[in-house]
Amino acid sequence: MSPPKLSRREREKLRQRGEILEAAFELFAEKGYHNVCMHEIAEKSEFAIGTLYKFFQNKEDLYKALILEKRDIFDGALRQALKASHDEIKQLRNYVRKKTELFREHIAFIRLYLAESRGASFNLKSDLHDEIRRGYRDLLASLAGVFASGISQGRFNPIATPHRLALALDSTINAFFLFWIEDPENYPCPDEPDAVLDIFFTGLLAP
Amino acid sequence: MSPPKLSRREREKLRQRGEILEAAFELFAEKGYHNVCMHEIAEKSEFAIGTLYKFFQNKEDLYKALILEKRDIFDGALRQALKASHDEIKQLRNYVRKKTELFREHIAFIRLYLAESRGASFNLKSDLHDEIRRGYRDLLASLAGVFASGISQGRFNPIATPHRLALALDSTINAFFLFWIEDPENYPCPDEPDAVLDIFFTGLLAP
DNA sequence: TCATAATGTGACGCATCATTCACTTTTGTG
DNA sequence: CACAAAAGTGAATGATGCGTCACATTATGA
Repeated sequence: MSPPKLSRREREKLRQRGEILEAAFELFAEKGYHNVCMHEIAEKSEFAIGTLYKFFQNKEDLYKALILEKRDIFDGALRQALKASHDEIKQLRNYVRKKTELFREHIAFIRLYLAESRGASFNLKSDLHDEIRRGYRDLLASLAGVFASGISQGRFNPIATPHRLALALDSTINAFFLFWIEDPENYPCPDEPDAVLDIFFTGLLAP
Repeated sequence: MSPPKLSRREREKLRQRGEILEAAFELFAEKGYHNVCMHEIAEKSEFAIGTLYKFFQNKEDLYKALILEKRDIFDGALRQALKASHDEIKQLRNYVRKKTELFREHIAFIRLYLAESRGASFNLKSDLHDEIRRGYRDLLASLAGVFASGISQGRFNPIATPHRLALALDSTINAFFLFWIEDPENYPCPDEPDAVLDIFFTGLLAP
């Protein structure tokens, strides 16, 4: 998109910013927003507290940047997965497969992100929660598009609105993975996309 | 269960305790654990701060009592719904209907409860999160029992393990209602149990 | 080499808030 | 009524932690 016309100094600052975010991420992921203080982030990132405030207006700002920047990457990957085919069933498989991959490789972030996006999040008074919800709705709308297309083409039975189908699928995936994350022994990871998708493809009562 | 052999005084104390919990609940539901101070709870419940500590060891204890006692009531209602029939399909309908009713009538608590049970909750260091998860697993196991029974009787197709079916259904209900709570205009409340259940009964690809 | 700017520092000020406890008020009883 | 026990009170305490700013260090370039 934007040409990386950055001076050495600017690149250096960006790198430092990333290091702060990474250190902060590890702490937040382990203990949650309210149980991490700026002193700890300073310590872990090996900067002074004052320096943190050269990069971020305040603690909340730092946290927001952290969540939203990672969210954007994940979001992009999932949208990409949907675009990688024109066959609705393959689109769904790609989506589930990519989501599986992201969950497996970024457990800590997923936990933090879901804590922020599900239910009411009272961590911050800011608009982070709204921003996350907006993004999630957009993504769901893309997923709903797949169902809408499949239904209008007659490939899918119209058992619910596309939006509800998208919501049902996505929340089911999330639930499966949250259980897996919390207790992998008893709740194995559904590696194959069809482990989730079959629930929606084949009906409980279908003959 | 236990005979209510309580003196006038004891009943009075129990009532007061309930009033404190109710005042605290309204505050927590609006602002979250970390954004409510004991001073506010005292003010709203019209007791002195010191008095709160006659009823609860500390703030965390108060919060735990609040969440768990309400949770128990809801849990009981849902278990009851499952027991009200021996026909698996009716059991599922009863479950979904009762859950709809609870969501509709206790939006504020549901938000608080889901914030506590989903993803990682870092509000408290205590074992509240574990306790909630344990309870949720038990409830899911009961729901899974319905699917297990339906499958072994040949009434349901074995499209996934009973536990996964239970998880898929329950998380889908939760997701539908969370969207409804956040934006009732665009995401109407699925009043009819079959609005959710049809997704699982009828397959997308069934002939 | 030296002056100036840019960058980095962390002790401290200030606010918040959970919890305590010495005291006051109310209640129950002889 | 008198008086002891129980209930209720809220100012004071101490701990925590965000964010500031006067100063120190490093980079730049003349």
